[in-house]
Formats: sequence, structure tokens, C-alpha cells
Amino acid sequence: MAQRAAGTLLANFGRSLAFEEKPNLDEVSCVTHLLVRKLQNFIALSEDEQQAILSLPAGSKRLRGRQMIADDKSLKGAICLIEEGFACRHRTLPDGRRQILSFLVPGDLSDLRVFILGRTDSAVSTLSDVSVSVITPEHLLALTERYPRITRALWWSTLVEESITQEWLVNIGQRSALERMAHLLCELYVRLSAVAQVDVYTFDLPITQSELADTLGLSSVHVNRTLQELRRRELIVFRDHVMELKDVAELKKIAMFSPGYLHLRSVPSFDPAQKATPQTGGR
Amino acid sequence: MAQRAAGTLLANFGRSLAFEEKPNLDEVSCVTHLLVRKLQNFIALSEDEQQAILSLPAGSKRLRGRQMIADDKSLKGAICLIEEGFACRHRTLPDGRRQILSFLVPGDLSDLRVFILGRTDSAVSTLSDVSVSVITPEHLLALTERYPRITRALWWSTLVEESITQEWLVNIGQRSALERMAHLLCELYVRLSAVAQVDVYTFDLPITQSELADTLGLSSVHVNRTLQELRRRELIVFRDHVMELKDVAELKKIAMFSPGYLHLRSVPSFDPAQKATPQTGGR
DNA sequence: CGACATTTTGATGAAGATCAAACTGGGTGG
DNA sequence: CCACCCAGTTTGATCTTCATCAAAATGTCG
Repeated sequence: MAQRAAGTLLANFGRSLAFEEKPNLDEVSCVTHLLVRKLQNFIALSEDEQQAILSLPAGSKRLRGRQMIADDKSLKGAICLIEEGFACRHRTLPDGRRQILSFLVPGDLSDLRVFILGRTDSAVSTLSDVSVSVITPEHLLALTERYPRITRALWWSTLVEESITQEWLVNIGQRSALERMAHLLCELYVRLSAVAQVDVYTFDLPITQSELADTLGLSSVHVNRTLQELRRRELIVFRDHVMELKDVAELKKIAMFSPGYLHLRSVPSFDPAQKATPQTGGR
Repeated sequence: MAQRAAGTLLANFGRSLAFEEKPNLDEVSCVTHLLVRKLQNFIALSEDEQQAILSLPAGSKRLRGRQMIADDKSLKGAICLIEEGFACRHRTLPDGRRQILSFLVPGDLSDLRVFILGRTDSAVSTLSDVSVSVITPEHLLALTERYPRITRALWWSTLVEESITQEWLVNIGQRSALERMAHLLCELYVRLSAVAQVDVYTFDLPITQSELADTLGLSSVHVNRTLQELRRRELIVFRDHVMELKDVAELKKIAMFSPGYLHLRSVPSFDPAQKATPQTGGR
């Protein structure tokens, strides 16, 4: 099968490439190297393909917190690559109940769906202040038409998103409030580690308890009590929108968390003794 | 944008094509015309492209109910197109709790995900007796490499699946038991109508109440009581695995159902007065 | 300081889970 | 044909988790 072969290829030379180009691109205009890094989780991109992504014309833009991304006219139909901060996808019922469907963290794309589906079926909003790289659909279209392997890699990334959505369905459908919260924290720990946003089990979590409630299908009051229970058990410290996991192994156990569904090539440590993440860079 | 242009094209000639080829293919070996019909929801496929799909070598196969599809060695790595019957995708927690993530009904593909992701992150099982067309990954790969527009259409179909998963997340996260059940029934009504599996608001629903429970994140006892409540209100008749919707408009209202997330080109009637579905064919 | 959002606490109620047992009906084998 | 079994459905009783309502506490920002 095709993707098996690709996996073998990657083991040989993909990883080193990804590391080489990072330093000299970290400071340039756009952050599409985040996208390259992410897609390399799936398939080893050739120099050529990497260069094509890296040289996408992508203007940077800053957005304030609590703002619908689609509302911004300069972003009409554009695809945003999150550079910094948190955003989310969500749907709202006519009577106002709201469900957050996914979090978008640095490196995530905020809306291949419009690109392919032709219309949107869920809103995207910022949670914190966010900076994004803006990619026009035209450029993306050109890219996918020229490079089928990139198309496949982007397709892959949407399927990973679906896998995460499915795990959220398991989470809300089957787990108790405490388990749900623990599971979400484990997921964020792993995903943010993969993009170097975690420092010693600590990461920014710039969202309110009532947004957590809309994420987990709970009331905000119950979210509050669940967080207190986690604090009481000395599993987390959460203050000023900074989350520290004090016992990530226990959280994992409570949540019955297993990171396969995230489809990441490497997963950070869940060993509570070892007080450093294997990823490079801090927050 | 690309998909807008495609939409316009389709309005002109896509529909008629889809109807013409059905009769003469209904009885031949494979049912890939179901796949053509489905993909035409997104993009008008050329004669050439349609023919390429229709002539996929796809052996038919029958499976009994309650059986993991992946377990069948003859299906190792294969992609199954459901021809008849119900299947589902599901995940199970270590302690046995199970969540059904999606239903696969005639016309659905049972696992583009393995094809792209390279491994599976959820199991696929039959619910009823099922017959499938078996497509090998090699043939599918060849098809996508040759026809980029088909690749795009398949990508589209996986995004529609994700849209449905997201709506289920809203369903379980925000709606009450009665609303959840009503919503699921509305969804099945629309999806099954699109593949001519509904006759006057009546369709087969070959699953047990405890499977409904695993779908909706409820206990089976509560599913039973919820169904009784729907019967008491004279909204449904459900016996011997046949579901009849007696007042589809009221169900829609209770569920706050709006079918946009299904991304179907045409949606059956929700008018309770009109006692015939606009779709051709019966069950 | 006062307005406002967010977090926290307490009290009460309801939705739904759990447990247990009875009922139904189809299938099997004697 | 009947007895039995088994899976699924139904019913009742009880218990838990979580929602809801309301108000106080905390913190932030202009």
C-alpha cells in the first residue's frame, strides 16, 4: 500500500529534513513551516514539496479574542493557519445552546472544509488573541493541483481532525465529567507538546470555564466543581489561564487516554517522574 | 473558486446523467453506481470519470449481522461499499463502554480512513446482514492517481462524514434524550431517502435498543422509555425493526433538525400532509 | 470607584443510570 | 408439538450525577 511505503521513506530521511529547515524559517514572515512539520507526521515531503508550502504567499494577521474568524471580511473564504493562540470550531442551536466541536491550536488549519465542501457548516471563532497566516483558496488550489502528494497530506490532516472529533464523541457519550476533563487535558498536553507549546507539563489554556462547559457538554457550574476535584486530588494546578499537570500518569489513567487517535509520530512522556518533555523548545 | 464552478456545471447536466445510467446498472454485478450518485452530490463527474468508477473491479460479498468487518480476512485492507443493510463505526473503552460513531448505510464507504491514515482508529461492524462491494486499495489508489477530481470528490465525502460526526457531537453534548432520538430519526430519514431506502416515511432500522443506546450516549433502559414517549405522542411506530415516522414535522421541531450538515443536493419532504417522498423507488 | 465578566459556593430538582425482575417471541432440539 | 433457551424489550424502584437557580466572592478594566 502507498502509505506504508511512505512511512518507511520517512523513517530514513524525513525527520532530519524537518529539523534542518526550522531555525532559519522561524523568524521569517510566515509560519507555514508549522504546516510542513504537521504534514510530515503523515508523509515525507520532498524538498520540492516542502519549498512549495513554505513559499505560499501567506500574510500574517492578528485577531482579538472572542471573534468569529469568518466575520472578518479580509478573511472571506481564506484559509487561516494558526500561528499563536487558541481558536475553536462550534455550532449553535436555535435556542442558544452551543457545542464546541474542536480546538484549533498553533499549526492547525481553519478551514479546509470550506475549501472542499464549498460552504461552511460550523463557525470558527478565536478564543484568545490569535495570530494567523492567511492563505488564499486560489493559492491552495494551485498547490493541490500541482502536488498530489500534498493533496493527500491535507486530506490526511482532515481525517486526523475527524478522528479527534470521534474521540470527543466517545468522551461526551461515555465518560463521566471527571473523566472527560482529564481526557481533554491529556489531549491538549499531547497536541500542544507536538508544537512546542508545553513546558514541563505546563501550558497556556486561555479559555473560560463556561467554554470548557460547551466543549465537554457540561454546565459551567459542574465544570468548576470538576476542576476543584482535580485540584483536590493534586492532579492539576490551574490559575490565570495557565494549566499545570501535576500527575499526568494519573490523569491518563482516569481518562483511559490513549493517544493513538491523534496520529502523531511521537508522543510526549506520561511518566510523572521525568520532569521534562522530550520535545524541543519551551512555551 | 473551483467548487463553485463545479456546482454551476452540475446544475446544467449532472442530474440528468445520474438518472439515465441507473436503470441499466441496477442489476449488474457491482453497485458502484451508488458511489457515483453520492459523489455527484458534490461535483459533476464527466462521462469518463463516471465510467472509471463504474468499472472498478468490485466483487460482491455478503456478511452476517454483528460481525467486525475488519475481522474478515478476505476484506483485509479492502474498502467496502455498502450495498444493502446497516453497519457502524465504533470505539470501545478498556472497561467495555462503547460508543457508536456513525452509521454506514447503502452507498457509504467503509473505510477511506484506513486508505489514507494508514491505520484504523475505530472498528467497523455490521449491524444487520449486509452485502458489500469490495474494492481493493490498489484499484482505489490507481483511480485517485489518475483522476484528481475523483480524489477531490472522495475527500469531500470524508468531510461530509465529519460534518455528520460533528452534528452527533452537538446531539449528545447539548440535546436531551428525546431530542437526541428525534434528531437521529430525522437524520436517518433524510439519508435513507437519498438512497431510496424510505417508503412513505417508513424505513428498516435493523438495530437493537441497546445499540441505539450506544449511539446516543444513553442507557438502553432510557432508550426504551424515550421510544415509548415518542410512541405515546404518536410521532413514530416502531415494530419488528421497521420505523415509521407518523409526524416528521413535529420530530424535526423537537430535534431542532436542519439538514444542511448532510450536504445533500435534495432533501425529502418534512410536510406531514404530503404522504409520499419525492425520491424515486421504494424500499 | 463602579461596571462587568468570571469563578465560587450553596441549595434544590430533574434527567437519566443502575439494578432487578418479568415479559415477549423466535429458534432449537428432543 | 412442546419445552426450553436466549436475546431483546418492558416495567418498577431506587440512586447518582449533573443541571438549574441564586447569590456571594473575586478580579479586571476603564
